[in-house]
Amino acid sequence: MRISELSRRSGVPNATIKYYLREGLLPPGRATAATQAEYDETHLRRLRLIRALVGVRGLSVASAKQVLEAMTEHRTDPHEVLGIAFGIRPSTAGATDTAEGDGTAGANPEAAALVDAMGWSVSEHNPARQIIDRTLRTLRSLDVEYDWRALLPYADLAERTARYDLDRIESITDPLEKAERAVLLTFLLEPALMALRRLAQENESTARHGGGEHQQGPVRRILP
Amino acid sequence: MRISELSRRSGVPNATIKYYLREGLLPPGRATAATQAEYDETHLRRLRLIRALVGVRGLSVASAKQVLEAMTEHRTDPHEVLGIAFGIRPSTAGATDTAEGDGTAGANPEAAALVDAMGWSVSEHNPARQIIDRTLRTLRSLDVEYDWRALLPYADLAERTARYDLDRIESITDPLEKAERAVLLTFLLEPALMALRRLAQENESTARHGGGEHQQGPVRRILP
DNA sequence: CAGATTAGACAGTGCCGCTACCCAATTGCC
DNA sequence: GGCAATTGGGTAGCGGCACTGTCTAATCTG
Repeated sequence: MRISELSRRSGVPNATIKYYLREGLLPPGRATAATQAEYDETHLRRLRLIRALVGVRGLSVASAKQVLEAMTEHRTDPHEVLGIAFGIRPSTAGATDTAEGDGTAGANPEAAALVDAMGWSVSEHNPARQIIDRTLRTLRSLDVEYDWRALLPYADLAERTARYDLDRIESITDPLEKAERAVLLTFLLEPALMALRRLAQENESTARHGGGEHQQGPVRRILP
Repeated sequence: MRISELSRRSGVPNATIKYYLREGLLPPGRATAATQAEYDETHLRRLRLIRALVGVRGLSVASAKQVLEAMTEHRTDPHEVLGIAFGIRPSTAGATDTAEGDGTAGANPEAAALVDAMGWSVSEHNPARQIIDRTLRTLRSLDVEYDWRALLPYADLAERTARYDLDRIESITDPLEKAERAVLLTFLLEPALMALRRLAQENESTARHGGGEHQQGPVRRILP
């Protein structure tokens, strides 16, 4: 199909598709002539994925590009995909961010302590470490007593979360599809998981300091 | 103190403080004359909070304003604070967002089913419901079979997370401080929790399809 | 061969989070 | 009391980002 049909089928404006092509988010079509290129279903799929990451999840175009690159390059081992390419935050990069050089590894003692305590096997370079250390530092700068030990319960829950995540994709055999699913479940689920947390917070809060109108207690689920 | 000292002590440029004042993020100081106002420690604290929400967490200025308003107005019942003021996403609001009118309530059947199944008591108006429904719809549009039932395990984990969250603030007596702590732990912790999930994913993935270099298994923690 | 379509490039737009500048009022200091 | 420095308040501008509109030359379609 040509670009117009791609646009029509995806609902993404022509000009925007060209923009994604320029930015390298969408791989170029097979050029049939100087002013003609042919796109296929994979492009359509990729385009929908881009829109989900950028529009729904709110990733910046640059971040989405990293994710997609990781996804297609490391399609062989999807766990590379999961752990890769993040410092990623919503567009506006923080000012104090570029600081502390590329000595990215090693310089996150609290994350390291946490990973160690959990017995996790995780790359030194996983940028999630930075996020953890920075968050803890920020909290303390606001007079909240908080260190990596306070995160241990959350880490335990994260571990179980990760198990569900992995369960969901292990049945997929096609490696590319597997990588894509991993990306989708990791990123698109994030807002939903945070939303669940907020719902649970409201519920728990109501339960504790009686917002007390109506009691409830029907279908409780128990997990293995 | 006057604005310059506030600037010096917080590290936030003078002009930016004025900007926050204009946007209503920071309450005005006590005016002592036409061109003079007096700020105190609460302003400094608020300013640091703003920077954390906007700079570290990545909230838009408008979103941060909502959060801060909810925090100061509903300071009496912090569970109002927790459940309030969100559709909040990182700046760029999605195009398809404003759709489906203000019939915000009721129109999120999957979130409702989930809340019901969990036996939660949560306001119909909690915007987290929308996020959940939208996420599920997006996933399905990408050919991922996923409905609210798939979220049940996550909901259970969210419930436990919420319990830890509430444990952390219930000891605080001063209501304003309590509300502030709730905001901090809800919002600032979000990136860290997602980071933990990514670390756990990498670990779990390594464990399953042996990234197999070095085995480990030291200090495992067990939760109550 | 006429009319429509396309790839590719580039300038322009709107929004956002600042930031720089200006002005008149006020202050601290002598 | 005089004067430089500071302040509050307002307005305009800036840089980055995610598009969007337009132009051109080549190509396809009928």
